[in-house]
Amino acid sequence: MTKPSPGPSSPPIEPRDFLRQIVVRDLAEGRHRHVVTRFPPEPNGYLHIGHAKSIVLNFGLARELRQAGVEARCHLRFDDTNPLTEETLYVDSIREDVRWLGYDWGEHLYFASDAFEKMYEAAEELIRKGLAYVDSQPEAAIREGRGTVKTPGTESPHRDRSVEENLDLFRRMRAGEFPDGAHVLRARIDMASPNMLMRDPVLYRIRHASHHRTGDQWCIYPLYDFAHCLEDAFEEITHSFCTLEFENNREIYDWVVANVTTPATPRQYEFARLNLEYTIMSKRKLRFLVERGDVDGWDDPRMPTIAGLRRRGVTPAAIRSFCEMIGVAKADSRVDMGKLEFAIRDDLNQLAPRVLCVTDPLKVTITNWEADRVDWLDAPLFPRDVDREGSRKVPFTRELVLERDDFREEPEPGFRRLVPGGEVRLRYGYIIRCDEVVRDDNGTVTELRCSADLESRGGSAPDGRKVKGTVHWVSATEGVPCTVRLYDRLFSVPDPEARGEEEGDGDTGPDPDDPPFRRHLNPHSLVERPRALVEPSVLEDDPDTRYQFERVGYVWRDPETGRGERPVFNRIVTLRDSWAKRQEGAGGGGAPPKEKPAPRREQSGGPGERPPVPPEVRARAHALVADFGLEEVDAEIVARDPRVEGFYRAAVDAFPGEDGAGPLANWTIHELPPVMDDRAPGELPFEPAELALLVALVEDGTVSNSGGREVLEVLARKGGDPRAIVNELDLVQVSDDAALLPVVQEVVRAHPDKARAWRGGKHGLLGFFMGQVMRATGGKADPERARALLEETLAEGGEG
RNA sequence: UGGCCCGUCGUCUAAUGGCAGGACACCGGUCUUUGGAACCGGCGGUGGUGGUUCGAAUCCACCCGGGCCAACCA
Repeated sequence: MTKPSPGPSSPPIEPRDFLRQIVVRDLAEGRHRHVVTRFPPEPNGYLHIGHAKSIVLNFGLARELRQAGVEARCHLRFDDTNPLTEETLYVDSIREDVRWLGYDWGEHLYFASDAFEKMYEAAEELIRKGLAYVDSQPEAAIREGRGTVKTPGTESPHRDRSVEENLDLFRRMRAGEFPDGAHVLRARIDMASPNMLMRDPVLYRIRHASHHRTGDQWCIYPLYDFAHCLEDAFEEITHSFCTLEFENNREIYDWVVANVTTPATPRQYEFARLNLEYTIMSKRKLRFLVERGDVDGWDDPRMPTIAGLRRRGVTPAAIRSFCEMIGVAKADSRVDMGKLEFAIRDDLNQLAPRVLCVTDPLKVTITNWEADRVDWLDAPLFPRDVDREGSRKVPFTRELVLERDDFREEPEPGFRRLVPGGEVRLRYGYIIRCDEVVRDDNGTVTELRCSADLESRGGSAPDGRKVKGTVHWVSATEGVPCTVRLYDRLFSVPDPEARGEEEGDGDTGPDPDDPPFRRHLNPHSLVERPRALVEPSVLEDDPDTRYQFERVGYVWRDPETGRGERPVFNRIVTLRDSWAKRQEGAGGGGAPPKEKPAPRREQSGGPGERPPVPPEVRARAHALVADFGLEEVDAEIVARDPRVEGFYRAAVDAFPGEDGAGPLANWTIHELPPVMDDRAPGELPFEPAELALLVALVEDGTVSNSGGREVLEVLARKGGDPRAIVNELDLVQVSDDAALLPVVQEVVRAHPDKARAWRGGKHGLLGFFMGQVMRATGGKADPERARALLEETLAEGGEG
């Protein structure tokens, strides 16, 4: 299959999120010719669906790029720098999960621990550069010295040890001469940094512990902020994607990469981690549920782990499609469980054969059917709208079972299943009528005695009468006994980790063995139906087959306990059920109610109290107000930086016209910053006089505002004479109606449907027309005139 | 009296100074031997106040709301 070759300007992949946009831009600008991403789990627990988001992003992006002909790959790297928490067990499960999700790292499997020697060398390099030192304070002193978020830290007494002493100490740390905690290696950065992570972060600690891969080879281990960026750099990762909570770590990431000799300088970008309603996404808390026994292991089908989802029967395709559906962005969010369910159903609908299973049986005797007669009915495996072939035989006998819930003695309005004296169709079978209800001593219904319309074999009545309801059924004598496990959400509230009023941060309470989120565990998350009956045809199938039990949901046989003599089915997901929803709305208590979104608070708006402005800024601002009549807010912005203020004052002095103070203030505040690129005004390739001249050209109408902005961009890039740039770029504004009108008329004529819509009240379209006019005139049209003419022309069109 | 980040339909997410669009959910309809699926239609949003601009979800200022940061965890 060859795909149409994209034009020279079209991106290789759809830039459908901000990370893909960054990659596309880097490729387009030649910053990278190939792309390398990575998925870097710590092997201290099982992967969950939040990790799946990251996997689909990193591996999926690399795959997309390759398919577009761009060299790209994604590494699987185990971030195993903490020997105390990590185990080989977890690395195996992680490899399995990533493979199962459909991704392949080829030869690019890495372990941070394989790079320990290189990291050690990097540490010595920092020491030699005077950028790292051995600190011998106890842990508590180091913590205290770091200060708080509001107060600066204090420098360690060991901060100024000589390079030789540091090297010696560090080498002896490695050699095992010291006990745990005796020394650490720290970066020498800035104890007063507003970013806590830059206050001389610890790079290495002593841990006399056996590592799952390196054994006892090392007794010092690097910490995340030192190790992770180096791993990325050693592997020559180009784009390092991580979650939002690492935003503050980016500064130290860049610092390490900048100060250590590395083969590459990867960049870190952060995106929002996945939160899902009615579950938790923290490895630590999930482990707690496992250890506590609230669930049946990491792969309990209620767990949001990949292993749990897999055991439940969810397909990798469904998870991938879900991840693509939710996108990638920087806003914290919590995804509706309905979205995952949709992805699962959407996938299973196409591949799951339909069969019949009664989970909560109610005995039905067909009184006009002979006791030993078996009618093998033909039943298709897929509905008409699924494009797949196949059928099987289902046995119809005198004794059947129906779902207890499909019978009502006192039906609510709208109920269209079986009622006393009423008819219902047995799917692919016969139409039956309920003649008699049999009860036990407690009054519980134990049996229905029904008569079948023998002419309705297959389900349609020969007289053409309408039977509203169709229910599933199984032969009581030929059906196969089995268990069906009905799974529901693990927690009964959308955000189990949310802070409660009296309970701190949601995971520490008065009793550490019983954290608050446990209170929200849904007691009905697993309902077992041990007396279910399924049609015999399933015994013939591959045990991996995923079915739809009609009207019950999608299921498959539990891979751990359900593949033996007696089948055990896990319900993967229910069917969409508009009837249940209606009942719920009508007041029938069912699923836990959704939390109402909190009403948005009325906000006070207005300029309000301004934050304290440093007195010297205030003084300069006042002077600007006095000298030029600026608005106070504007004056304060200009006065914030004395260099900007100086630039501004000089420009006002140089302004060729009457009064440039106001316009120049606007340009200084609104147009200058975007083109400054972190440069100070003095570092710009143009002088205040050039800005003044430019603004004068805008003020006298020679160029439009947007034309002026274009000129400013050139000025900021390479300087020059504004007037010459205007001529060079051919930006002289066209204000002459006689010249503009034909263009305007042509644009309106070219879009009659849009013109009609505009007259119909869709006035947002004026922006569209303006854009067209601007394009047609190369951006030279006087926008004010163009707009006026456009409005006239559009309005006239309505009369003619 | 800290720093960084983020606010778009109920939810998730596009629009990168020019038509506020998609998906899920929801509501209607068509069809139906699954109260399923599919198809058609509908509802519904730029946190607030000012400012810049011909034009602001987008740029600027302030306010409001949310998240992250003080492990020798990652």
